[in-house]
Amino acid sequence: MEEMHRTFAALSDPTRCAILEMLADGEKTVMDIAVPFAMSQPAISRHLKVLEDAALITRRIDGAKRPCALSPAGLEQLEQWATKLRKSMARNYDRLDAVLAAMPPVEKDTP
Amino acid sequence: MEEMHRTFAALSDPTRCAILEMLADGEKTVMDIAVPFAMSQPAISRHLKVLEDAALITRRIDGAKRPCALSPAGLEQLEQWATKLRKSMARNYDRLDAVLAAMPPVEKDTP
DNA sequence: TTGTTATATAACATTAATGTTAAGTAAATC
DNA sequence: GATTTACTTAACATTAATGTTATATAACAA
Repeated sequence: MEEMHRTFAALSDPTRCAILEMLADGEKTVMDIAVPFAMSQPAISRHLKVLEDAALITRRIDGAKRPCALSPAGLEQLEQWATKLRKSMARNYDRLDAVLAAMPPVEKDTP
Repeated sequence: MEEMHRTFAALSDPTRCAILEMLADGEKTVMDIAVPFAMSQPAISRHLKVLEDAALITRRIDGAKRPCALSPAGLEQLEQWATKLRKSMARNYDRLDAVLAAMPPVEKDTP
């Protein structure tokens, strides 16, 4: 979990987040992806490269086309990282509850 | 899920990721956090502000100290976003499987 | 009250990210 | 085989992020 920030960096751009959400519908070519954005196609190509490097999408070759699809790798890593931290947090609350429960009733009950 | 990239931007820096992982152990003051990093205290203060704005940490006031702790809000949002995409992806595979299963056996079985 | 500790804010330099256009390659179509 | 389509790569300008030091504020300790 030491390189997590690379994955997050890939997701830190609104265009790239939107691309991933488009791909939730299934595979799309570079042009399919580019059209809805007010941005040149080379710009989209570079966003796709960033997403691919972060293992968030995969690209296959189909003639002159390069269809893109979501990749499980990056997404699972992301989910696990968030889950891990959220659970640590919960454990801390439990520990705090235990400490409070162990305190003398006077401290605990007086309003 | 339209502002997700703000959360990701907050996590796109290695120092900020490391800070969150430190906070998994529980609440820490600004100085507690700053010491292990080869970086000035003002730099850490600004990282903390970014994390707070993204609802990834909370800060309370304790005299001159400002203890920081993980906040569930951002982390849950993160987890849910990743889960949503991963599930869409799985649904797409299922749909593809259905299409393949509906194909004539000749296409499916011939090696 | 005076000094010290804990933190925030401001001003600034450096670096990296994002977009643009122009040019390059390789497959598809006429 | 010439043109068009699909995409990548390169060169460049602009903007934003990150760090630094200096300075401000507020609580604490002597």
